[in-house]
Amino acid sequence: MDRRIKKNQTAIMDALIQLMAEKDFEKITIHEIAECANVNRGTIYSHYLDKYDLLDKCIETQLKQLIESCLPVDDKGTYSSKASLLRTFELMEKNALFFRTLLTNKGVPSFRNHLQEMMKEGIREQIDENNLSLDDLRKEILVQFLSSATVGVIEWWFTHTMPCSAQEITEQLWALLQLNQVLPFIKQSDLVTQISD
Amino acid sequence: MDRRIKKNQTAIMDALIQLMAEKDFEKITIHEIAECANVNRGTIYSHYLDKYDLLDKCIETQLKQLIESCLPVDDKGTYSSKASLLRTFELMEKNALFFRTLLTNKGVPSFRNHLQEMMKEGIREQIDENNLSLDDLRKEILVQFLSSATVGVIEWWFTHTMPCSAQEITEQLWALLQLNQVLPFIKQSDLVTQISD
DNA sequence: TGGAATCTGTTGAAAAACCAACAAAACTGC
DNA sequence: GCAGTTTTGTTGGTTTTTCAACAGATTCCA
Repeated sequence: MDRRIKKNQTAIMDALIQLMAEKDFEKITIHEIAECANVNRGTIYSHYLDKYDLLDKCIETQLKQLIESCLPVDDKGTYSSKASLLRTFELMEKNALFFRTLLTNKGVPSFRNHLQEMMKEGIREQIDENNLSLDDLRKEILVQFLSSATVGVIEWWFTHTMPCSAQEITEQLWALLQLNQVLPFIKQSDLVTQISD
Repeated sequence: MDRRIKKNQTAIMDALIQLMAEKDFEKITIHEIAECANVNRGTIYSHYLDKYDLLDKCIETQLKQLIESCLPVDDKGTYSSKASLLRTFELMEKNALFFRTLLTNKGVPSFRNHLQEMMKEGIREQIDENNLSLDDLRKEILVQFLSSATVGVIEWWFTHTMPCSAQEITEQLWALLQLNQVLPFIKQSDLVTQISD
């Protein structure tokens, strides 16, 4: 892509994120964004229809980055999903301003859905890789269960201004996810004895 | 000036300064500067003839900024030269990377002369404001004396990685400069008695 | 020494960004 | 409710930047 476009788009998006951290989205004007990004006002209109379109594209871009940094394989060329979960948290930590703003700002409720949808996709892949079979209904319930739980933990992490490191939260969450992907395959009768150990 | 020009010029100059802090000026290529500034190589040639021209313009720009931030009057509209000296040191502190690089990098000997020339100008103004009369020869000797001393102190400040704050160095240097602008007007005979006090 | 690779400086055409100006809409404060 | 200000979204003409390609110079290293 043309260098100018990339530079200006990131400048504009960064400006929006910065301003959203300072004030309510509705109070932000295109003029402000342009000044903050050090870009002509017209340039914004050449890329986005309006404020709302910009916000959409901004969310999309951030989540796409998140996914990309999530999926890449580790050194050996093997997918290591725990590592990818850690990378996810690390990227969120790095762009904390953006994620916290969108997760807490009541003006952007759609963001939570975007995020959960992305998590669902990842979890589905996880299940397919780890397990052999699971009927569709059970699988979707599990996906819903785990994605809700995961997004909830992420929300908690941000709203409590990240009370623990990305490393720690990954360990904890990973353990919970693993547990819940193994448990459904153990017979209920066995489960009782296992837990009572 | 066109927004694009300003943005690219500062990006290019900042890139040069950053690279000079990392490696020798001669080892730096235009290609590197362009990549570091995130700018097309041709853009550099549209503003500067070559590396050396860029370095010149870079020095010039920095010193111009220095002068501008030096000269402005204080709140009341009166020139306060001690305050302007302090502002000078503060700006140098802020752009420490640049000044230290150019003062210590043996590849840029002209920078010291640039700096001293600038100081001379300031000192001449100081003398004209403070004192009534002084024949040309004596005045130029005094200017040379004080500017050399000042640049020497600045050099010392940077090469010793700023062992004291801008505030402190200003106080010390100011006291010395004042002393040397007053002394020449005291008769030698009086001087002895004054010092012996 | 000779060949490969890199760096330099320049070109022209295409794309993008700039700016100033505009009318219409929305918001302000009296 | 209404005048004054600000914001919005669009336009056209101009300037700058980008990109790709070029030949010549320089550096590297085998």
